[in-house]
Amino acid sequence: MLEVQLIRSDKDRILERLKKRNLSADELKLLDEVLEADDRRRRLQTELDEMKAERNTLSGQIGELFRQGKREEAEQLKSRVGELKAKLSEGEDALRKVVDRREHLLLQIPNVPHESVPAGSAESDNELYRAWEGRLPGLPDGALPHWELGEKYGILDMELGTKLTGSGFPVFRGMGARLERALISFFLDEARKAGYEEIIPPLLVNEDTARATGQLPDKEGQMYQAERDNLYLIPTAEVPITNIYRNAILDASDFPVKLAGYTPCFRREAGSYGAEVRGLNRVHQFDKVEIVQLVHPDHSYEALEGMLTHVAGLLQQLELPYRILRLCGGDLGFTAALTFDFEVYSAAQQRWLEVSSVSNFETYQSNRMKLRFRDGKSTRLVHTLNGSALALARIVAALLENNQTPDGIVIPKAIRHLTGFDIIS
RNA sequence: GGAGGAGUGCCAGAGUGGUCGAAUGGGCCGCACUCGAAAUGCGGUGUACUGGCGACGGUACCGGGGGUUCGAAUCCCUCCUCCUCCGCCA
Repeated sequence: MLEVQLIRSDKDRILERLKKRNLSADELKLLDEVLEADDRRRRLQTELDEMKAERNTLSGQIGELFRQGKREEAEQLKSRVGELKAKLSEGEDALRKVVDRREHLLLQIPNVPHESVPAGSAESDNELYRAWEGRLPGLPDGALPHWELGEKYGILDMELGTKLTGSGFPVFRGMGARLERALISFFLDEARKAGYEEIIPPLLVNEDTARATGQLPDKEGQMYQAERDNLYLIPTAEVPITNIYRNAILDASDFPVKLAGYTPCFRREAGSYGAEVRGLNRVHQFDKVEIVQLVHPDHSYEALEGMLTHVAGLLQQLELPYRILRLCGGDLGFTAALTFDFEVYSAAQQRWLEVSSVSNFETYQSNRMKLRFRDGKSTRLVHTLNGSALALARIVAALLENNQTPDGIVIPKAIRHLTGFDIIS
């Protein structure tokens, strides 16, 4: 959620930046509507506060009069307070309405893109931030896509998942399951080495939690809901992990807070069918290690750089060809100010697969979350960041495809100590 | 799931209708004493919204929400959480 003070003080710049998101004229008008609602809110607030102050004074006097036994005078004052109360409850209704309206409007405004975000409306407008310098792996004729490799080696069974649950729920077996587990361990080990505290959070979250990181109301349709208990299955560990610090005031000395967590992620994503989403390309459940940082606003872009370096290091160790994109305004998530996507080349499909998204949310999440830090005598909102490090499903897809040989699938050296085998055959 | 008890500031803990944003103790910060430290003494120590250039004010918050009352931390309703006992259980 944008900070209203910023809209008030810096509207033109915000407007300019929001245009990169290709917002409609109506959407851009939201800024003015928010300011209008906020002005009204403040006026009402002041009026109400004054009435309440008067009521409080009168009530004090009434008490005093009763103590002195001056009943009649007290009764007179009571009737005055009675009038006041009628006006007060009217005003309170009005205030509630305008507060709700302000909130409602604010929730519809996406984060302000960072100055470096390119304008654009689609994926094709994303900026190639770091291209892959090396040669892309070519595969011999007869190379298989990962879903066929999975079947061939008995390590990944999509149909079984369909039987057990529905389409898009992969089942890993044998060496496939062990590979999955090894990758999770590898990513967690690397995160720890990079100074992240490991977290195992709940996989179900309540409404407040889902709202604070922006899944509600923006992406309600993306989450599976346990309706009976009003809980949501997490679409990413970002949700519970960032919310650890919801409604908190950090000390400046706490910075940077670095957290990492492995969780399965659940996404409804009413997807299409076809080659684009076959196998592990897009699934309803996948494993992911997420890294989260809470930092001082002055250092959030350094932190973002650091996260990019971390993710790049993982991909290098796995010997996967990757490139980094800077998302354009149109592709940028609702809550992010700047996002870099990592894509890995999947040789048999001959396409790039998104395996990580690293974002700085600046104060957008912390404002919703009331996550602040002590800055001298006052408090300020923290900057929050997160990134996948990494999302497993597509990494496995790329590993299977890129590393296939006539003898089997070769495991990257960096994780052999964790898999316990060098090749899947 | 059943029965009972409890939720107050950074922590412990008092407060059962008015003068309570809240005693007291601890912690923390500042000052004094000291060569320095400990001990001691004195002072300070919440958040949000809001008015004001500022000095300084106002309002709200004692688990969440609602109600009674001129007035609620205190009474009522409801939800949540925790504790104890019973049941069930990996």
